[in-house]
Amino acid sequence: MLVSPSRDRAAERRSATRREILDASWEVAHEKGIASITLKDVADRVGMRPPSLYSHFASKNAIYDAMFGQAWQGCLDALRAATDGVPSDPREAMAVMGRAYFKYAVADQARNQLMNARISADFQPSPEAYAPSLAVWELGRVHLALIGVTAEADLDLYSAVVGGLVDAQLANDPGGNRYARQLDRAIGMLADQFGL
Amino acid sequence: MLVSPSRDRAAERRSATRREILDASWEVAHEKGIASITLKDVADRVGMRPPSLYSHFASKNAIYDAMFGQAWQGCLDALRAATDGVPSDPREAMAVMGRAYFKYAVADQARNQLMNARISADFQPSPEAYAPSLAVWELGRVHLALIGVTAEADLDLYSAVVGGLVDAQLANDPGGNRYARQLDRAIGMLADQFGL
DNA sequence: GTCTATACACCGATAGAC
DNA sequence: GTCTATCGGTGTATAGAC
Repeated sequence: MLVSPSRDRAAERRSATRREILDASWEVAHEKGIASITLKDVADRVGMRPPSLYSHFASKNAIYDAMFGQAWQGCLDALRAATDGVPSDPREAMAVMGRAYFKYAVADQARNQLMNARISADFQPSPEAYAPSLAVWELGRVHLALIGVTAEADLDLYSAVVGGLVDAQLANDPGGNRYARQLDRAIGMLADQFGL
Repeated sequence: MLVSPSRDRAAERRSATRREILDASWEVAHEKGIASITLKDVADRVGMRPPSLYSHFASKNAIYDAMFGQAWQGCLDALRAATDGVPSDPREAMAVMGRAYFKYAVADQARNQLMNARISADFQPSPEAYAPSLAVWELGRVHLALIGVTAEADLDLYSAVVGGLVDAQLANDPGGNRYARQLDRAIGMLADQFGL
């Protein structure tokens, strides 16, 4: 086939442009906050005019949607890498996952807001973008089940405590380690509570 | 003086109108979210035209500022009432304050967002509006000090855990009690950790 | 696919009559 | 103090030429 190679190049270029737009969107989000992204700012950064973005994304929310998917996929990858080797000690297994999530969440405030807070009233993630988010929760559920923690209440408490430390760190000491220092202590507390 | 009584009536009416505007703003916040308040929506609800609001508030952010002060003042009042009688048991003292804060925070999502999250990039609370927020933290610090908890790290952990349960409750089970059910357990855990 | 031009809907805020 | 009228700006999105 003669058509195929040129199709490939076109498709490559197209997805490369999409990636450029998403990268630019993340830059804007880091500078002005996730809720303050505008098509003008994104277009400026890619060297386009705002209407041209519509050749690659159907709407602004479609950009948010792709970013949402990227954020949770990155989290899933980070947790998979961290929980790769099966941990011998149950307490260490709990700590490894908690630290990995904390590190990923705290590393990027804008990303964390997109992942966990409602950014705008109308934006709702699509099922495809939402999938890696569900996968993260499933990974957590399975990982804790392996060390004998299966109660729904225990999962709720675990996630709320780690999430609380993340939010406190980002809100009250961004870039610091004031609440990061409490993470291992909190997880030890939880392990005691779970009877490990 | 003949002038004084009429001045009083005028001042009363003025502050009554201010209160009406703030009440209307809270209503809008509850319906559309704290970040989506517009002067038009507020004015409609008070039976005014948007420009007329400027006779009572210097700007939209001045309205946010007053609301911020109200929210934290209400929290301060709630905590003072809850921690009024000196508690005999240290663990119960911890629980009383945690429950009071949790209850107040969870009761109003819009209010909680205004109190703890950044609503817009340009809004910064004035020192006067910020004062009751500082008073709440001081009350917490003193209350825990009375039962022997004085370490900064302990305060950080306590506030992050309670705050984490609040956020989880509002985000994942608004109006329910899925995370509220974990509150006493979490506080018991903390009491153990603090050696009480 | 990118551009110009523009529609369309908002928003916060100000000026000035009453 | 409230009103009408309006300014000046921003935002998403579409139409149509190239």
